[in-house]
Amino acid sequence: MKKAYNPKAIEAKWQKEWEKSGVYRQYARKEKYYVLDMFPYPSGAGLHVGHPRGYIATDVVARFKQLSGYGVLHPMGWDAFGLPAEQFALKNKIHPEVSVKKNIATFKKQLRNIGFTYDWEREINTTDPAYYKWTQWIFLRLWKKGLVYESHDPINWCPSCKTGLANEDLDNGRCERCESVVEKRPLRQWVLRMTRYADRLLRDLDTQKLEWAESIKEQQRNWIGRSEGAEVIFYIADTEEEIRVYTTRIDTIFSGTYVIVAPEHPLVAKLLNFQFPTRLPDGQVSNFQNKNEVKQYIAAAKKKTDLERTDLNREKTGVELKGISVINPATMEKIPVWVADFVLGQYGTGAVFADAHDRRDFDMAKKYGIPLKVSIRPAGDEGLWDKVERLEECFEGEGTLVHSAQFDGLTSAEARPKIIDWLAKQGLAKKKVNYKMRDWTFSRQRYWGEPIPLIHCDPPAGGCGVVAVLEKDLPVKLPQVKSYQPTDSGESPLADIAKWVNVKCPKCKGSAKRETNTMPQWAGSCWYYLRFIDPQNTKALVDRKQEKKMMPVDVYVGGTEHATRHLLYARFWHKFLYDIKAVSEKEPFKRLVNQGLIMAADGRKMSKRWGNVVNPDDMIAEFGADAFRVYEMFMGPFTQSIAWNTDGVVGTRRFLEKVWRLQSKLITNNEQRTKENKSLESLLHKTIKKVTEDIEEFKFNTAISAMMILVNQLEKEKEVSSILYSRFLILLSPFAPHIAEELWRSLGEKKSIFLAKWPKWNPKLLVSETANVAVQINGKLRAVLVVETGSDEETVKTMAFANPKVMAHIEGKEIRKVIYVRDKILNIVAV
RNA sequence: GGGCGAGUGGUGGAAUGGUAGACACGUUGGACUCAAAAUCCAAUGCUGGCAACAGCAUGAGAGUUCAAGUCUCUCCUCGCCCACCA
Repeated sequence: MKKAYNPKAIEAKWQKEWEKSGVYRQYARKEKYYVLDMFPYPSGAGLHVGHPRGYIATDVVARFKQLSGYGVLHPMGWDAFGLPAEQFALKNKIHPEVSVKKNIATFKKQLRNIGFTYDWEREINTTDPAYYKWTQWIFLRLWKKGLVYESHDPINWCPSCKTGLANEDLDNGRCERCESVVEKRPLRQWVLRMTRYADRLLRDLDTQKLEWAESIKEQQRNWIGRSEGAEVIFYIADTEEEIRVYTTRIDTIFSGTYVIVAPEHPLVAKLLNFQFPTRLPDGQVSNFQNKNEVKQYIAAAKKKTDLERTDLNREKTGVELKGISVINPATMEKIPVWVADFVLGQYGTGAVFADAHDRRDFDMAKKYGIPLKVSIRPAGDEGLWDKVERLEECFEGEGTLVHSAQFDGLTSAEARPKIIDWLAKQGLAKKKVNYKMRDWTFSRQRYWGEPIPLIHCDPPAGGCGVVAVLEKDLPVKLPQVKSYQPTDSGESPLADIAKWVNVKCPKCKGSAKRETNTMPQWAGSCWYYLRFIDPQNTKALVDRKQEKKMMPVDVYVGGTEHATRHLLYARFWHKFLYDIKAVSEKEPFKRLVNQGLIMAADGRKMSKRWGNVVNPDDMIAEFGADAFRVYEMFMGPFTQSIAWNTDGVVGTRRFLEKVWRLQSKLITNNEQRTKENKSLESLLHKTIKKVTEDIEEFKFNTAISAMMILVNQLEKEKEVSSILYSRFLILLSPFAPHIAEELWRSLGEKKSIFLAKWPKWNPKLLVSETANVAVQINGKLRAVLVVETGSDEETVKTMAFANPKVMAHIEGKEIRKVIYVRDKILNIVAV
């Protein structure tokens, strides 16, 4: 009898051996396969059992692809810049650099225990100057192409994190990290012109045939938020001033009875500042009557947070600009102008025209007694039209135009292009595409990030302005500081370090100052997948030849939480790199798979706070890494959220024990014997097919259940041929690599199982000799017949009618119809 | 309000329109053992019945079909994402 299964001993042994021999580094192979995890932020808490789910899946795929003959790139690294690392460091009074190093060591040790194929020679760390040199390099290229600009517009400011945030960092008006309500704060900041790529980011989701979950693509589409409409000019009566309005419903223009502008709209400020050129014959400068009221309203709106302003349940408020009117370009009527804070300054033109066909406009008009008109008649439903016409109900849908001059009778869709054309000819409107997506607010007023490689040369006498750091001077390293506490002033803590801040201007050599803002957390992860291909390169961010060979990433695995940030930012940068010919593909990630979250046994998220965290180290100590891996893949569909259940690991450990015990049934290599047992041979081939196809589709749970079925059968056999057993071990090896390698070697194999060839199934052997045909009478199962595979209808019918159970159910009935599906079912319709 | 998913035993979950509940956990009974653990064998959707068997069953209701967890429609519930975007 062989010795008992002892995962502890064999797992450590093989992990060492694999790493020493570099068995996974088969990069010379002709066909490549790049399988990538979303690299983690190394938190101080270490891994819980939820984290490795995705890593185990990519490891299964990586091993499977290597066995299938590919040269597999499967790297790992650390995304260690950003607020979480800094806050952890602040709280624990350790410099981020030190704590990050320590956390990485913990993570790495934990990951190693699970037995991954990661090529640690390619490990990267976004906080390493040798890495962020290239993050800064890309920034400079963006700068040179005019895709970086300085802005002083109010931005989202988190009072607790003390930094500006991008739109993508907000969750319902709150800071995504600390849940503080975000304020608007005017702050100097650097912004990336991501909107210039909006259209390509949208289109390439489809044109580049990305194999991503439809839900993620849809989230990106919604985020980009493209809409087609028109920009329409409303002249301010008796002046040459105009208000531009964006609309997707120009078919309703004839019912536009007022215009609403956002409190931030520059024109309002202009009107308030007496810069209102009129041409009134009596020489009056302005007829704006209620300036104070308007000023108060705007001041109040500014105080509100976005959370308050966008509260849907809030009643609409607004103030009329009394004495000001604009001209509806379609009707040429004078209509009033209102300011209301539900109109957003940043979207479209910051102004809209209002009518009875929009719920918000309708409600506001009713509240303030503003006149309304209708111009769209809903199809059918006379009762509805009655109410709409009497302004009792708001109709927001499309319909037929009425009270719209020459456009009467057209449908909304027909009317839109015609109205735009008509107005365009008079210079009053043009087609316009709008996006919800904003440019990317790229500066953070914090310490722990990549320094932005710009220099301000503006001495009182006048200087060069903002100047880029020379490429040869990269990286701009983060200086060592004593205090990296964020400030309330909107200044980065870096601003206090005179030694670092004061530099010579690269252009005029005069004294200048460094930019002290740092890049956001997401910068480093925008291109890391490229660096893995060529991590030591000092001449370029990646060697073009190698990039061409390895890209795109064939399969990318990670959580859905990155749908509109990392995945959008990375695609944006990648497209830019494509434009400057630094990479050869338009899209970086060909296939994207999102793992479901692993929840705690109590159904909540695993968190220290709830005390429900399960540590993988404990699971491995108790059950072994292989049982742990197999359980994580077996517990449920990969993309679905699921609660952890330690009892389940018992089951996969038992399965591996069974596999181990099969050794006692082994008979020496005897192909003949294997072939004699036809049903077993057939089962093996079915298993090969199932496991192969399921791994490709990330259906690991059913792949494992297929292997369990095979093992349960093998257990029943008196003897098991070692040929069959060794093939099974290859199937098992991606999931449970250590035990598979151990058993493989004990068969006398000299080379690693991971240098073996993945078995192929023979379609001829999939067919068993007999088939079970279910006999239904009126759709109800009454008997199951065992027939020779491929039997014809007559044979099966004869057998069925001879069956006593069948006879009992059709006795005295008329047979109306018989349906036969070969080797599957015979349905008798009898009345 | 909009979009995307999902509702199947005690539990996690299987099921190209063709035997619903594979595989696993748990539970119950048995074998082995002085005993326990481990292991093995058997049973395990619900209802009735000693049993053979019958009936009912995939969130609810209708429809298509010889046949529906699967397709169509209506509704309910839950989850996730977005949301005053004009």
